[in-house]
Amino acid sequence: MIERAAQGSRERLPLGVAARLSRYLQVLTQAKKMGRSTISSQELAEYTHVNPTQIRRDLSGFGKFGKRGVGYNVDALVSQIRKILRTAGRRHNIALFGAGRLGQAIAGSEIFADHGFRVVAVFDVDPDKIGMEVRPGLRVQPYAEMRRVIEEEGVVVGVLAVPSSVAQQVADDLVAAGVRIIFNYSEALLQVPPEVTVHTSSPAVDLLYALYFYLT
Amino acid sequence: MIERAAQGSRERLPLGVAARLSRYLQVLTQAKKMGRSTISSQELAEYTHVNPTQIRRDLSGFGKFGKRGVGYNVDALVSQIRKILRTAGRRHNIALFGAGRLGQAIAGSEIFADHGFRVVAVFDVDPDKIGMEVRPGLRVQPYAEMRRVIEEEGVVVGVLAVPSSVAQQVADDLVAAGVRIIFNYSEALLQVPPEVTVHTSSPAVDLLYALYFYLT
DNA sequence: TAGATTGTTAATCGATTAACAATC
DNA sequence: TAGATTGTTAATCGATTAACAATC
Repeated sequence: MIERAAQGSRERLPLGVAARLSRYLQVLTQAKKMGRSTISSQELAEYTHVNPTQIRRDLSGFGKFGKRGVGYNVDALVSQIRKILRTAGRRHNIALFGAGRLGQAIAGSEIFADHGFRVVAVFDVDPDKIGMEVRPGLRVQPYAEMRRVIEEEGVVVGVLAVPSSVAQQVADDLVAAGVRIIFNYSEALLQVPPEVTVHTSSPAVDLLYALYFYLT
Repeated sequence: MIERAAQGSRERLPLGVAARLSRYLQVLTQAKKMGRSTISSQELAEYTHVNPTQIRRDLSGFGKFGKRGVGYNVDALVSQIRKILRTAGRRHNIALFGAGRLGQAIAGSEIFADHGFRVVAVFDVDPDKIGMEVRPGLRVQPYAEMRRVIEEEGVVVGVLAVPSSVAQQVADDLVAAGVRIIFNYSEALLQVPPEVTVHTSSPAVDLLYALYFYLT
Protein backbone atom coordinates (compact mmCIF):
# COMPACT_ATOMS: atom_id res chain seq x y z
CA MET A 1 0.00 0.00 0.00
CA ILE A 2 2.72 2.38 0.90
CA GLU A 3 4.40 1.57 -2.40
CA ARG A 4 1.14 1.73 -4.30
CA ALA A 5 0.29 5.12 -2.82
CA ALA A 6 2.97 6.26 -5.25
CA GLN A 7 0.24 6.35 -7.88
CA GLY A 8 1.03 9.67 -9.49
CA SER A 9 4.69 8.75 -9.56
CA ARG A 10 6.88 7.25 -12.26
CA GLU A 11 6.20 3.71 -11.06
CA ARG A 12 4.69 1.50 -13.72
CA LEU A 13 1.71 -0.60 -12.77
CA PRO A 14 1.95 -4.38 -13.18
CA LEU A 15 0.56 -5.49 -16.55
CA GLY A 16 -2.47 -7.18 -15.03
CA VAL A 17 -3.50 -4.19 -12.95
CA ALA A 18 -3.29 -1.80 -15.91
CA ALA A 19 -5.33 -4.19 -18.05
CA ARG A 20 -8.04 -4.56 -15.41
CA LEU A 21 -8.24 -0.84 -14.66
CA SER A 22 -8.83 -0.23 -18.38
CA ARG A 23 -11.73 -2.65 -18.30
CA TYR A 24 -13.26 -1.08 -15.20
CA LEU A 25 -13.03 2.29 -16.92
CA GLN A 26 -14.86 1.01 -19.99
CA VAL A 27 -17.74 -0.34 -17.90
CA LEU A 28 -17.89 2.76 -15.69
CA THR A 29 -18.04 5.04 -18.72
CA GLN A 30 -20.93 3.07 -20.11
CA ALA A 31 -22.68 2.88 -16.73
CA LYS A 32 -22.44 6.67 -16.51
CA LYS A 33 -24.08 7.00 -19.93
CA MET A 34 -26.88 4.79 -18.69
CA GLY A 35 -27.47 7.19 -15.83
CA ARG A 36 -25.97 5.15 -13.00
CA SER A 37 -24.45 7.15 -10.15
CA THR A 38 -23.02 4.31 -8.06
CA ILE A 39 -21.88 0.77 -8.78
CA SER A 40 -20.79 -2.12 -6.55
CA SER A 41 -17.76 -4.35 -7.00
CA GLN A 42 -20.26 -7.16 -7.55
CA GLU A 43 -21.80 -5.42 -10.56
CA LEU A 44 -18.43 -4.43 -11.97
CA ALA A 45 -17.47 -8.08 -11.67
CA GLU A 46 -20.46 -9.22 -13.71
CA TYR A 47 -19.62 -6.91 -16.57
CA THR A 48 -15.85 -7.33 -16.58
CA HIS A 49 -15.60 -11.02 -15.62
CA VAL A 50 -13.08 -10.05 -12.94
CA ASN A 51 -13.52 -11.37 -9.39
CA PRO A 52 -15.20 -8.77 -7.08
CA THR A 53 -12.56 -9.18 -4.36
CA GLN A 54 -9.89 -8.60 -6.96
CA ILE A 55 -11.63 -5.39 -8.04
CA ARG A 56 -11.80 -4.06 -4.48
CA ARG A 57 -8.19 -5.01 -3.98
CA ASP A 58 -7.07 -3.30 -7.18
CA LEU A 59 -8.87 -0.09 -6.27
CA SER A 60 -7.99 0.00 -2.57
CA GLY A 61 -4.33 0.03 -3.54
CA PHE A 62 -4.78 3.61 -4.71
CA GLY A 63 -7.12 4.97 -2.04
CA LYS A 64 -10.45 4.41 -0.34
CA PHE A 65 -12.74 5.18 -3.23
CA GLY A 66 -15.80 3.21 -2.11
CA LYS A 67 -18.51 3.70 0.48
CA ARG A 68 -19.42 0.68 2.56
CA GLY A 69 -22.97 -0.49 2.07
CA VAL A 70 -23.27 1.62 -1.08
CA GLY A 71 -20.52 0.95 -3.59
CA TYR A 72 -18.41 3.26 -5.71
CA ASN A 73 -19.42 6.66 -7.07
CA VAL A 74 -19.24 6.26 -10.84
CA ASP A 75 -18.06 9.78 -11.68
CA ALA A 76 -15.44 9.86 -8.96
CA LEU A 77 -14.09 6.44 -9.88
CA VAL A 78 -13.85 7.35 -13.56
CA SER A 79 -11.74 10.38 -12.60
CA GLN A 80 -9.51 8.38 -10.31
CA ILE A 81 -8.83 5.63 -12.83
CA ARG A 82 -8.15 8.17 -15.57
CA LYS A 83 -5.61 9.77 -13.28
CA ILE A 84 -3.98 6.43 -12.54
CA LEU A 85 -3.85 5.50 -16.23
CA ARG A 86 -2.66 9.04 -17.11
CA THR A 87 -5.39 9.66 -19.63
CA ALA A 88 -7.09 12.44 -17.63
CA GLY A 89 -7.61 15.55 -19.74
CA ARG A 90 -5.54 14.29 -22.64
CA ARG A 91 -6.50 13.72 -26.24
CA HIS A 92 -4.84 11.04 -28.30
CA ASN A 93 -4.96 11.12 -32.05
CA ILE A 94 -5.68 8.08 -34.19
CA ALA A 95 -5.10 7.56 -37.90
CA LEU A 96 -7.34 5.04 -39.60
CA PHE A 97 -6.21 3.05 -42.64
CA GLY A 98 -8.84 1.71 -45.00
CA ALA A 99 -12.19 3.34 -45.71
CA GLY A 100 -14.10 0.18 -46.58
CA ARG A 101 -17.12 -1.01 -44.62
CA LEU A 102 -15.11 -1.76 -41.49
CA GLY A 103 -13.17 1.50 -41.68
CA GLN A 104 -16.37 3.48 -42.10
CA ALA A 105 -17.96 1.69 -39.16
CA ILE A 106 -14.96 2.54 -36.96
CA ALA A 107 -14.83 6.17 -38.09
CA GLY A 108 -18.51 6.60 -37.32
CA SER A 109 -18.40 4.93 -33.90
CA GLU A 110 -18.15 6.61 -30.51
CA ILE A 111 -16.21 3.72 -29.08
CA PHE A 112 -12.84 5.45 -29.11
CA ALA A 113 -14.13 8.97 -28.50
CA ASP A 114 -15.37 8.13 -24.99
CA HIS A 115 -11.83 7.59 -23.83
CA GLY A 116 -10.21 10.63 -25.36
CA PHE A 117 -9.15 8.97 -28.59
CA ARG A 118 -9.98 10.91 -31.72
CA VAL A 119 -9.82 9.68 -35.31
CA VAL A 120 -8.13 12.65 -36.98
CA ALA A 121 -7.35 11.11 -40.36
CA VAL A 122 -8.58 8.34 -42.65
CA PHE A 123 -6.48 7.04 -45.53
CA ASP A 124 -7.21 4.87 -48.52
CA VAL A 125 -5.55 4.09 -51.83
CA ASP A 126 -8.81 3.84 -53.80
CA PRO A 127 -9.28 7.07 -55.83
CA ASP A 128 -13.06 6.62 -55.63
CA LYS A 129 -12.97 6.84 -51.85
CA ILE A 130 -10.68 9.86 -51.55
CA GLY A 131 -12.60 12.95 -50.51
CA MET A 132 -15.49 10.91 -49.15
CA GLU A 133 -16.84 12.30 -45.88
CA VAL A 134 -16.84 9.41 -43.40
CA ARG A 135 -18.12 11.68 -40.66
CA PRO A 136 -18.79 15.41 -40.47
CA GLY A 137 -15.50 17.21 -41.02
CA LEU A 138 -13.50 14.04 -41.69
CA ARG A 139 -12.65 13.16 -45.28
CA VAL A 140 -10.67 10.27 -46.74
CA GLN A 141 -7.16 11.31 -47.76
CA PRO A 142 -4.76 9.64 -50.18
CA TYR A 143 -2.44 7.10 -48.57
CA ALA A 144 0.54 8.93 -50.01
CA GLU A 145 -0.13 11.77 -47.57
CA MET A 146 0.05 9.58 -44.48
CA ARG A 147 3.54 10.48 -43.35
CA ARG A 148 2.96 14.21 -43.50
CA VAL A 149 -0.44 14.06 -41.78
CA ILE A 150 0.84 11.77 -39.01
CA GLU A 151 3.57 14.23 -38.18
CA GLU A 152 1.35 17.31 -38.40
CA GLU A 153 -1.46 15.85 -36.30
CA GLY A 154 0.74 14.11 -33.75
CA VAL A 155 -0.80 10.69 -34.37
CA VAL A 156 0.00 8.15 -31.65
CA VAL A 157 -2.05 5.16 -32.78
CA GLY A 158 -2.54 3.58 -36.21
CA VAL A 159 -5.65 1.47 -36.79
CA LEU A 160 -5.55 -1.00 -39.67
CA ALA A 161 -8.84 -1.77 -41.40
CA VAL A 162 -7.16 -2.84 -44.62
CA PRO A 163 -6.99 -6.20 -46.44
CA SER A 164 -4.52 -8.67 -44.89
CA SER A 165 -2.43 -8.57 -48.05
CA VAL A 166 -1.36 -4.96 -47.49
CA ALA A 167 -1.37 -4.82 -43.69
CA GLN A 168 2.36 -5.46 -43.30
CA GLN A 169 3.21 -2.66 -45.74
CA VAL A 170 1.05 -0.19 -43.83
CA ALA A 171 2.57 -1.36 -40.54
CA ASP A 172 6.06 -0.79 -41.94
CA ASP A 173 5.12 2.71 -43.06
CA LEU A 174 3.60 3.48 -39.65
CA VAL A 175 6.73 2.32 -37.87
CA ALA A 176 8.86 4.45 -40.19
CA ALA A 177 6.63 7.43 -39.40
CA GLY A 178 7.28 6.91 -35.68
CA VAL A 179 3.92 5.44 -34.61
CA ARG A 180 4.40 3.08 -31.66
CA ILE A 181 0.92 1.57 -31.21
CA ILE A 182 -0.80 -0.40 -33.97
CA PHE A 183 -4.29 -1.75 -33.75
CA ASN A 184 -4.74 -4.48 -36.33
CA TYR A 185 -8.22 -5.43 -37.56
CA SER A 186 -6.83 -7.51 -40.40
CA GLU A 187 -5.95 -11.15 -39.93
CA ALA A 188 -2.31 -10.69 -40.90
CA LEU A 189 0.48 -11.56 -38.45
CA LEU A 190 2.51 -8.36 -38.33
CA GLN A 191 6.28 -8.17 -37.91
CA VAL A 192 7.34 -5.04 -36.01
CA PRO A 193 10.37 -3.90 -34.01
CA PRO A 194 10.22 -4.55 -30.24
CA GLU A 195 9.42 -0.94 -29.32
CA VAL A 196 6.15 -1.14 -31.24
CA THR A 197 3.03 -2.70 -29.71
CA VAL A 198 0.60 -4.54 -31.98
CA HIS A 199 -2.84 -5.52 -30.87
CA THR A 200 -4.67 -7.80 -33.26
CA SER A 201 -8.42 -7.93 -32.93
CA SER A 202 -9.52 -11.56 -32.95
CA PRO A 203 -13.19 -12.05 -32.18
CA ALA A 204 -12.86 -15.69 -33.19
CA VAL A 205 -10.52 -16.30 -30.25
CA ASP A 206 -13.11 -15.14 -27.75
CA LEU A 207 -15.74 -17.15 -29.52
CA LEU A 208 -13.66 -20.33 -29.45
CA TYR A 209 -13.10 -19.81 -25.76
CA ALA A 210 -16.78 -19.22 -24.98
CA LEU A 211 -17.72 -22.19 -27.15
CA TYR A 212 -15.38 -24.52 -25.29
CA PHE A 213 -17.22 -23.92 -22.04
CA TYR A 214 -20.51 -24.28 -23.82
CA LEU A 215 -19.48 -27.64 -25.28
CA THR A 216 -18.13 -29.08 -22.02
CA MET B 1 0.62 -34.88 -16.86
CA ILE B 2 -1.18 -38.04 -15.99
CA GLU B 3 -4.29 -36.00 -15.19
CA ARG B 4 -3.86 -33.79 -18.26
CA ALA B 5 -3.42 -36.79 -20.52
CA ALA B 6 -7.15 -37.11 -19.97
CA GLN B 7 -7.57 -34.63 -22.81
CA GLY B 8 -10.36 -36.29 -24.67
CA SER B 9 -12.23 -36.82 -21.42
CA ARG B 10 -14.96 -34.88 -19.66
CA GLU B 11 -12.42 -32.83 -17.68
CA ARG B 12 -12.74 -29.11 -18.24
CA LEU B 13 -9.58 -27.18 -18.87
CA PRO B 14 -8.71 -24.32 -16.50
CA LEU B 15 -9.98 -20.99 -17.86
CA GLY B 16 -6.51 -19.67 -18.59
CA VAL B 17 -5.43 -22.72 -20.56
CA ALA B 18 -8.55 -22.69 -22.74
CA ALA B 19 -8.09 -18.97 -23.43
CA ARG B 20 -4.44 -19.40 -24.40
CA LEU B 21 -5.05 -22.45 -26.57
CA SER B 22 -7.63 -20.41 -28.50
CA ARG B 23 -5.03 -17.73 -29.13
CA TYR B 24 -2.42 -20.22 -30.28
CA LEU B 25 -4.97 -21.66 -32.68
CA GLN B 26 -5.71 -18.25 -34.17
CA VAL B 27 -2.03 -17.56 -34.82
CA LEU B 28 -1.39 -21.07 -36.15
CA THR B 29 -4.31 -20.80 -38.56
CA GLN B 30 -2.95 -17.54 -39.92
CA ALA B 31 0.62 -18.88 -40.07
CA LYS B 32 -0.68 -21.79 -42.12
CA LYS B 33 -2.33 -19.38 -44.55
CA MET B 34 0.97 -17.61 -44.91
CA GLY B 35 2.59 -20.88 -45.94
CA ARG B 36 4.50 -21.67 -42.75
CA SER B 37 5.01 -25.34 -42.01
CA THR B 38 6.69 -25.07 -38.60
CA ILE B 39 6.69 -22.48 -35.83
CA SER B 40 8.69 -22.16 -32.60
CA SER B 41 7.36 -21.34 -29.14
CA GLN B 42 9.39 -18.14 -29.43
CA GLU B 43 7.47 -17.02 -32.51
CA LEU B 44 4.13 -18.03 -31.08
CA ALA B 45 5.04 -15.93 -28.04
CA GLU B 46 5.69 -12.84 -30.16
CA TYR B 47 2.30 -13.04 -31.80
CA THR B 48 0.23 -14.02 -28.78
CA HIS B 49 2.06 -12.06 -26.06
CA VAL B 50 2.23 -15.25 -24.01
CA ASN B 51 5.55 -16.32 -22.48
CA PRO B 52 7.32 -19.01 -24.59
CA THR B 53 7.92 -21.28 -21.59
CA GLN B 54 4.26 -21.02 -20.75
CA ILE B 55 3.37 -22.06 -24.30
CA ARG B 56 5.61 -25.13 -24.18
CA ARG B 57 4.19 -26.00 -20.78
CA ASP B 58 0.60 -25.66 -21.98
CA LEU B 59 1.23 -27.88 -24.97
CA SER B 60 3.38 -30.51 -23.30
CA GLY B 61 0.54 -31.19 -20.90
CA PHE B 62 -1.31 -32.88 -23.77
CA GLY B 63 1.54 -34.67 -25.52
CA LYS B 64 4.94 -34.18 -27.13
CA PHE B 65 3.89 -32.16 -30.15
CA GLY B 66 7.19 -30.39 -30.86
CA LYS B 67 10.48 -31.40 -32.40
CA ARG B 68 13.62 -30.18 -30.58
CA GLY B 69 15.72 -27.85 -32.65
CA VAL B 70 12.85 -27.31 -35.08
CA GLY B 71 9.64 -26.25 -33.38
CA TYR B 72 6.04 -27.34 -33.89
CA ASN B 73 4.48 -28.59 -37.09
CA VAL B 74 1.75 -26.07 -37.85
CA ASP B 75 -0.78 -28.47 -39.38
CA ALA B 76 -0.34 -31.09 -36.68
CA LEU B 77 -0.62 -28.54 -33.88
CA VAL B 78 -3.78 -27.03 -35.36
CA SER B 79 -5.35 -30.50 -35.38
CA GLN B 80 -4.28 -31.24 -31.83
CA ILE B 81 -5.60 -27.97 -30.41
CA ARG B 82 -8.88 -28.34 -32.29
CA LYS B 83 -9.24 -31.77 -30.73
CA ILE B 84 -8.50 -30.40 -27.26
CA LEU B 85 -10.96 -27.53 -27.70
CA ARG B 86 -13.51 -29.91 -29.25
CA THR B 87 -13.98 -27.89 -32.40
CA ALA B 88 -12.45 -30.49 -34.71
CA GLY B 89 -14.76 -31.27 -37.61
CA ARG B 90 -17.69 -29.33 -36.21
CA ARG B 91 -19.56 -26.38 -37.65
CA HIS B 92 -21.11 -23.78 -35.40
CA ASN B 93 -23.82 -21.54 -36.68
CA ILE B 94 -23.92 -17.81 -36.01
CA ALA B 95 -26.81 -15.37 -36.38
CA LEU B 96 -25.88 -11.75 -37.01
CA PHE B 97 -28.08 -8.87 -35.89
CA GLY B 98 -27.83 -5.56 -37.70
CA ALA B 99 -26.95 -5.16 -41.38
CA GLY B 100 -25.35 -1.73 -41.12
CA ARG B 101 -21.73 -1.03 -42.02
CA LEU B 102 -20.36 -3.09 -39.15
CA GLY B 103 -22.77 -5.96 -39.76
CA GLN B 104 -21.89 -6.03 -43.44
CA ALA B 105 -18.19 -6.00 -42.63
CA ILE B 106 -18.62 -8.97 -40.28
CA ALA B 107 -20.77 -10.92 -42.74
CA GLY B 108 -18.19 -10.45 -45.47
CA SER B 109 -15.17 -11.36 -43.34
CA GLU B 110 -13.39 -14.70 -43.15
CA ILE B 111 -12.51 -14.19 -39.54
CA PHE B 112 -15.11 -16.55 -38.13
CA ALA B 113 -15.12 -19.00 -41.04
CA ASP B 114 -11.53 -20.09 -40.38
CA HIS B 115 -12.55 -21.63 -37.10
CA GLY B 116 -15.66 -23.44 -38.23
CA PHE B 117 -18.08 -20.65 -37.41
CA ARG B 118 -20.56 -19.87 -40.14
CA VAL B 119 -22.86 -16.85 -40.36
CA VAL B 120 -26.11 -18.54 -41.43
CA ALA B 121 -28.51 -15.64 -40.94
CA VAL B 122 -28.53 -11.84 -40.86
CA PHE B 123 -31.43 -9.87 -39.39
CA ASP B 124 -32.46 -6.24 -39.51
CA VAL B 125 -35.61 -4.25 -38.84
CA ASP B 126 -35.05 -1.76 -41.67
CA PRO B 127 -37.35 -2.69 -44.60
CA ASP B 128 -34.83 -1.18 -47.03
CA LYS B 129 -32.19 -3.68 -45.94
CA ILE B 130 -34.34 -6.80 -46.02
CA GLY B 131 -33.53 -9.01 -49.00
CA MET B 132 -30.13 -7.36 -49.46
CA GLU B 133 -27.40 -9.89 -50.32
CA VAL B 134 -24.59 -9.33 -47.81
CA ARG B 135 -22.61 -12.19 -49.30
CA PRO B 136 -23.34 -14.76 -51.99
CA GLY B 137 -26.30 -16.80 -50.85
CA LEU B 138 -26.89 -14.83 -47.64
CA ARG B 139 -29.73 -12.30 -47.58
CA VAL B 140 -30.95 -10.02 -44.80
CA GLN B 141 -34.12 -11.34 -43.17
CA PRO B 142 -36.72 -9.50 -41.11
CA TYR B 143 -36.04 -9.46 -37.39
CA ALA B 144 -39.47 -10.91 -36.74
CA GLU B 145 -38.27 -14.20 -38.23
CA MET B 146 -35.36 -14.59 -35.83
CA ARG B 147 -36.88 -17.10 -33.48
CA ARG B 148 -37.95 -19.49 -36.22
CA VAL B 149 -34.63 -19.25 -38.09
CA ILE B 150 -32.56 -19.75 -34.93
CA GLU B 151 -34.38 -22.96 -34.19
CA GLU B 152 -34.31 -24.26 -37.76
CA GLU B 153 -30.64 -23.51 -38.28
CA GLY B 154 -29.43 -24.58 -34.85
CA VAL B 155 -27.82 -21.24 -34.07
CA VAL B 156 -25.41 -21.36 -31.13
CA VAL B 157 -24.01 -17.80 -31.13
CA GLY B 158 -25.71 -14.41 -31.58
CA VAL B 159 -23.58 -11.49 -32.75
CA LEU B 160 -24.92 -8.00 -32.04
CA ALA B 161 -24.00 -5.27 -34.52
CA VAL B 162 -26.99 -3.13 -33.61
CA PRO B 163 -27.26 0.32 -31.97
CA SER B 164 -26.73 0.30 -28.19
CA SER B 165 -30.32 1.43 -27.67
CA VAL B 166 -31.77 -1.85 -28.92
CA ALA B 167 -29.00 -4.27 -27.86
CA GLN B 168 -30.70 -5.32 -24.62
CA GLN B 169 -33.94 -6.13 -26.43
CA VAL B 170 -32.13 -8.32 -28.96
CA ALA B 171 -30.20 -10.00 -26.13
CA ASP B 172 -33.47 -10.77 -24.33
CA ASP B 173 -34.94 -12.27 -27.50
CA LEU B 174 -31.82 -14.37 -28.05
CA VAL B 175 -31.94 -15.70 -24.51
CA ALA B 176 -35.63 -16.53 -24.96
CA ALA B 177 -34.74 -18.39 -28.16
CA GLY B 178 -32.22 -20.49 -26.24
CA VAL B 179 -28.96 -18.94 -27.47
CA ARG B 180 -26.26 -19.21 -24.80
CA ILE B 181 -23.38 -17.21 -26.29
CA ILE B 182 -23.73 -13.53 -27.21
CA PHE B 183 -21.05 -11.51 -28.88
CA ASN B 184 -21.76 -7.82 -28.33
CA TYR B 185 -20.29 -5.22 -30.66
CA SER B 186 -22.47 -2.45 -29.22
CA GLU B 187 -21.39 -0.44 -26.22
CA ALA B 188 -24.40 -1.44 -24.12
CA LEU B 189 -23.94 -3.27 -20.83
CA LEU B 190 -26.14 -6.32 -21.23
CA GLN B 191 -28.09 -8.03 -18.46
CA VAL B 192 -28.41 -11.76 -19.03
CA PRO B 193 -29.11 -14.84 -16.89
CA PRO B 194 -26.05 -16.62 -15.45
CA GLU B 195 -26.13 -19.49 -17.96
CA VAL B 196 -25.55 -17.05 -20.83
CA THR B 197 -22.06 -15.81 -21.71
CA VAL B 198 -21.67 -12.27 -23.04
CA HIS B 199 -18.50 -11.06 -24.64
CA THR B 200 -18.41 -7.34 -25.31
CA SER B 201 -15.93 -6.15 -27.89
CA SER B 202 -14.04 -3.18 -26.50
CA PRO B 203 -11.15 -2.06 -28.64
CA ALA B 204 -10.84 1.06 -26.50
CA VAL B 205 -9.85 -1.10 -23.52
CA ASP B 206 -6.89 -2.58 -25.37
CA LEU B 207 -5.95 0.84 -26.62
CA LEU B 208 -6.02 2.38 -23.13
CA TYR B 209 -3.84 -0.44 -21.93
CA ALA B 210 -1.30 -0.07 -24.75
CA LEU B 211 -1.32 3.68 -24.28
CA TYR B 212 -0.53 3.41 -20.58
CA PHE B 213 2.72 1.63 -21.31
CA TYR B 214 3.48 4.11 -24.05
CA LEU B 215 2.97 7.04 -21.69
CA THR B 216 5.05 5.61 -18.85
C1' DT C 1 29.12 -32.28 -35.02
C1' DA C 2 27.12 -27.64 -33.92
C1' DG C 3 23.15 -24.98 -33.32
C1' DA C 4 18.57 -24.61 -32.10
C1' DT C 5 14.56 -25.53 -29.57
C1' DT C 6 11.74 -28.59 -26.89
C1' DG C 7 10.25 -30.61 -22.45
C1' DT C 8 10.64 -30.08 -17.62
C1' DT C 9 11.99 -28.55 -13.05
C1' DA C 10 12.15 -25.28 -9.34
C1' DA C 11 11.62 -20.80 -7.48
C1' DT C 12 9.01 -16.55 -7.51
C1' DC C 13 5.36 -13.74 -8.33
C1' DG C 14 0.59 -12.38 -9.06
C1' DA C 15 -4.46 -13.80 -9.08
C1' DT C 16 -8.18 -16.00 -6.89
C1' DT C 17 -11.01 -17.10 -3.26
C1' DA C 18 -13.25 -17.26 1.28
C1' DA C 19 -14.00 -14.97 5.19
C1' DC C 20 -15.12 -11.22 8.06
C1' DA C 21 -14.65 -6.97 10.76
C1' DA C 22 -15.52 -2.18 9.78
C1' DT C 23 -18.82 1.05 8.55
C1' DC C 24 -22.02 3.42 5.50
C1' DT D 1 -31.04 -0.73 13.95
C1' DA D 2 -30.64 -3.92 9.93
C1' DG D 3 -28.80 -4.73 5.55
C1' DA D 4 -25.36 -4.11 2.35
C1' DT D 5 -20.84 -3.58 0.74
C1' DT D 6 -16.20 -2.07 1.37
C1' DG D 7 -11.34 -2.83 2.79
C1' DT D 8 -8.21 -6.28 4.21
C1' DT D 9 -6.17 -10.63 5.60
C1' DA D 10 -4.64 -15.28 4.83
C1' DA D 11 -4.51 -19.43 2.26
C1' DT D 12 -4.48 -21.53 -2.25
C1' DC D 13 -3.90 -21.76 -6.89
C1' DG D 14 -2.14 -20.63 -11.42
C1' DA D 15 1.29 -17.86 -14.23
C1' DT D 16 5.85 -16.36 -14.96
C1' DT D 17 10.55 -16.84 -15.28
C1' DA D 18 15.25 -18.74 -15.49
C1' DA D 19 17.77 -22.52 -16.30
C1' DC D 20 19.24 -26.53 -18.55
C1' DA D 21 19.48 -31.40 -20.00
C1' DA D 22 17.61 -33.90 -23.84
C1' DT D 23 17.50 -34.32 -28.59
C1' DC D 24 16.27 -33.03 -33.28
